[in-house]
Amino acid sequence: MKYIDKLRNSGLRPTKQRLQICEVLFNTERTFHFTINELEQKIKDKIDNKISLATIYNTVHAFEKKGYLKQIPVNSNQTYFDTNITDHHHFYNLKDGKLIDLEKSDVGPINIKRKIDGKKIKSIEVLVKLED
Amino acid sequence: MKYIDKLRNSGLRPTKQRLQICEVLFNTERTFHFTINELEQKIKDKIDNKISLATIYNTVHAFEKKGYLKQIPVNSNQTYFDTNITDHHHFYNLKDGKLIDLEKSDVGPINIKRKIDGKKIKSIEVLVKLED
DNA sequence: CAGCTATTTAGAACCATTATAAACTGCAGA
DNA sequence: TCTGCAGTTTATAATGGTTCTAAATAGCTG
Ligand SMILES: [Mn+2]
Ligand SMILES: [Mn+2]
Ligand SMILES: [Zn+2]
Ligand SMILES: [Zn+2]
Repeated sequence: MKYIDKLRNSGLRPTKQRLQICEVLFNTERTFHFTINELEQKIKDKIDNKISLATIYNTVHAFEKKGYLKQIPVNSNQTYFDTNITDHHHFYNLKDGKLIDLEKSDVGPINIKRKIDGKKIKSIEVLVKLED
Repeated sequence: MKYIDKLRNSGLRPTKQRLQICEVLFNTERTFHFTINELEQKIKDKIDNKISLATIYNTVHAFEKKGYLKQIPVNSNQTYFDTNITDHHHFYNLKDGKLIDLEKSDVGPINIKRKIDGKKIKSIEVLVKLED
């Protein structure tokens, strides 16, 4: 029930697979960051049937396009996603490749003084790399 | 001459290939951003002999490790590098995948209020995505 | 229920990057 | 200058995350 309307309202059919992925992604206490591999594992742990990797990719991209997920710019061979879609920034722990949210209040206002003709700012993302 | 000492002082042998790559990367009016593919093309255009792709990768990684190049965090299937190793930020033009430098003076000071125990901040990078 | 389209799926393909291992080369010491 | 060796280059293969393909399946509308 919970996610059926969300999906329908987005023009996405509420399939069994998408609903299960919604459970894993959104029915949580806290938001979290993930790679596709990590999500695949999480799905295996939480549900009994199998969801193909292609469907996981399809669904993540569909959700991203609808704004239910964000991609985070990091230097990694894997793509990082975020279920926290509010405006916020990140610590990136180089040691283990984990991301930590910096809430908006953790970072002073970002003031971009330069403008590019004919272009609009779509997002401003700060990545703070951490080492020991 | 110009780059022989730079390399030797870094513990890198000044080979013909490395010196030629230095010319392409550093003997320029302006700094620039590049992917490995773009660099490979630039090298082909500027020198007569062939440098293998493996050597280009090896050299770029060696130079990055020595701090002569920086990697820029973007969401792309290719890795972006920067010959501008000063502290600065970037516009990322989503339309064509090109980066534009934001000089330090173009961005107000970034104030990270939160600390992580036992971790030091290695870098702070701002990516401003641009759309039409 | 029928028909249509969206979705799922296994597997192949893609492609940037890294690994391999043999040939080559810069250089320190003789 | 010659020798020997570690460092480097190279062609090529392997890796691995991601995307593509096309056939099977499942929602949805009438
Ligand atoms: Mn994507
Ligand atoms: Mn690298
Ligand atoms: Zn986050
Ligand atoms: Zn730059």
